[in-house]
Amino acid sequence: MTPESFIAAKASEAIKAIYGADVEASTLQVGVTRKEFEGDFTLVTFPLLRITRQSPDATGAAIGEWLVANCPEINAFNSVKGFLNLSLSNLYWSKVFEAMANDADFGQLPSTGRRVMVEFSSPNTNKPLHLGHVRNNLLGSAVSDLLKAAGEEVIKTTLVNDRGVHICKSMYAWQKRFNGATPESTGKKGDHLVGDCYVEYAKMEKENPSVLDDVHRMLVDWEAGDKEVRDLWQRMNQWVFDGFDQTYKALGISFDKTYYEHDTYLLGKELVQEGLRKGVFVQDPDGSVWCDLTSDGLDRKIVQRSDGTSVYITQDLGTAERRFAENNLDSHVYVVGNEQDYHFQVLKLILAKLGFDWASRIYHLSYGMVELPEGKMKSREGTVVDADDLIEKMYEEAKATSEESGKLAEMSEEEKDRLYHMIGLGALKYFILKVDPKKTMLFDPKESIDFNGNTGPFIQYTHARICSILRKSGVQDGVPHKETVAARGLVNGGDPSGSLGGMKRSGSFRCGSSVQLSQKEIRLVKILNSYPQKVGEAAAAYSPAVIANYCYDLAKEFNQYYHETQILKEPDQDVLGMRLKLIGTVAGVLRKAMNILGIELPERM
RNA sequence: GGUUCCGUAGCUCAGCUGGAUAGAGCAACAGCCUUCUAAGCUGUGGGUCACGCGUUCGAAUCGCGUCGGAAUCACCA
Repeated sequence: MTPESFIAAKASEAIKAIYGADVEASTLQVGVTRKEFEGDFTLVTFPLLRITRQSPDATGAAIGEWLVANCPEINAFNSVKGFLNLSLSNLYWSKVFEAMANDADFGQLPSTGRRVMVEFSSPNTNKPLHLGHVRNNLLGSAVSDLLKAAGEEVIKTTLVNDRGVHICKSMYAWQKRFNGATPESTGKKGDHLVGDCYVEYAKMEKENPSVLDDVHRMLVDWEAGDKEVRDLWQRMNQWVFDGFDQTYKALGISFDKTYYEHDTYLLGKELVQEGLRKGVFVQDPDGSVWCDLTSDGLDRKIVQRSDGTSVYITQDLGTAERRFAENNLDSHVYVVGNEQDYHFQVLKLILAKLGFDWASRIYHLSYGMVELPEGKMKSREGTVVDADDLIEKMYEEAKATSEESGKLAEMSEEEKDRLYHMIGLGALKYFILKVDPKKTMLFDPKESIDFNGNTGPFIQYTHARICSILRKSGVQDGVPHKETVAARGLVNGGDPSGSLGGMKRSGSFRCGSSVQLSQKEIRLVKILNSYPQKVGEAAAAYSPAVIANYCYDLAKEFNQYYHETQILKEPDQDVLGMRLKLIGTVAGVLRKAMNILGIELPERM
């Protein structure tokens, strides 16, 4: 039960007792008290005036008095202009703190029993990944982990667009102009080499438009299964896959299931027939098949060409049907840019018309473009921000900043390398994920991604700082949370409280009765305690940005606490124990939350 | 032209299921390291929440309209 719902329930009782009226607790408005007022939570009394028939202040005073008299958890109140501010007791917060600090699964919401597939990345195999793909990949991966934290069973998937005219274009240019060049012979990453072919093809077509006919012939040969064409296709695709794997690995992205378009591009043809039988589709005299969506405010949409071949959406119809059936899905999330809003609107509509009840449980996570100061990225103008370059640049940036700070003297080269990667990637991921997915976001290549302020490194730094204090407190094993500790092979997986070695030496920790929390500590407990709610909110909105901003709020609050409290100087062992447990919990929640974003937190930096 | 999304400080972004005096970061300026990591903390300046009308006790938040920006409306994917 959240503090808000607790207060609402008590306030409901108060209203019943004082005014004899029944007010559903869930209809009461309880919010966090603004920091310029005294109190923890605020009940808005305006909506109650019709029942109480008193002024806002009198209403607030009456309810406040009743609550303080009848609820030991509520300490004090003040009523200001229709806002009843209530203070919860230290005992209440101590109990809340104790409960979450001892809960190893804190922040993991109970299972919903639902299975959801998340499709993201879905690259073309004719050019390397760029910043736009990076946003897609990071969002897809983070949303998957977010949904897991919210209790869903998640299957991460991607649909590789590995066939079609665009692929043939790269193949054609390679045959004509690359003299048998390979990633090995050129030392070039495979996806970049193939990308070069694609660029070269554009030039060729400009010089001589008739090359397009050759490319079309190549596509026909491919469809006919011509051995030579298929071999080349396979070979060049493999180069690209190897390149992608490297980039995915650097980004920390993985999939549970990979679909290839050459396997799925014929799917949906039966659905076209079925649609015709059901009268959902109509056939024009030239043989093309259409779905008339004009009565839904959209246009007519073609689902099969006059030559009998299928179009983009046909395959998506078939793939969706297959996926729901094969995986017994409850829902399906597609992480695809907002330029395809119309496509998904049409897709859902057609599936609904075909009678699939799951059509309404398809969710298009439509994210905004990443733009440069001068507008969209354009490959023709060479303004595309390459993913590999960017990752490399972030690494270098992290390295330079770390070396400047000079705090890593005793670290091995290998550890440093891992750390720079962690920080560089943390900065990049946070930069992208902290922005509301649906918004267009701006990236300025001239100004590198910041490491100060509301950034990934800021949160990583906060975590390293906490770890440093815990180390100095006598906690030998570093961080008192089993997942990280065990993952690093530092201890043999003992229970989380057991790894709090220092805690035992500093006396048994009893929250509540003996230890008084300071105002700052209560603020930290409040923010920590709201974490599960944030996970729920973020998942409902499919927005990792909610988690990112939560992490920032928590880290900032901790840093303020850190600066005004000498944690280790505390002589009272009970208070010291409480503080260590508190900051350990902060570190643990930061870790869980940032892991949802795919960001790791170092113990030193 | 139709549809959808967006417009908050100089810049990048929070806040949007209606609540009190709209918040951060960057940039600028002024402070804080013999004390647990200064990638930090504190302070100053900076706003017609694009504009108008409406709903409401109360609107950055909801509705309608206007202006500005983006995407999309292919027998491309």
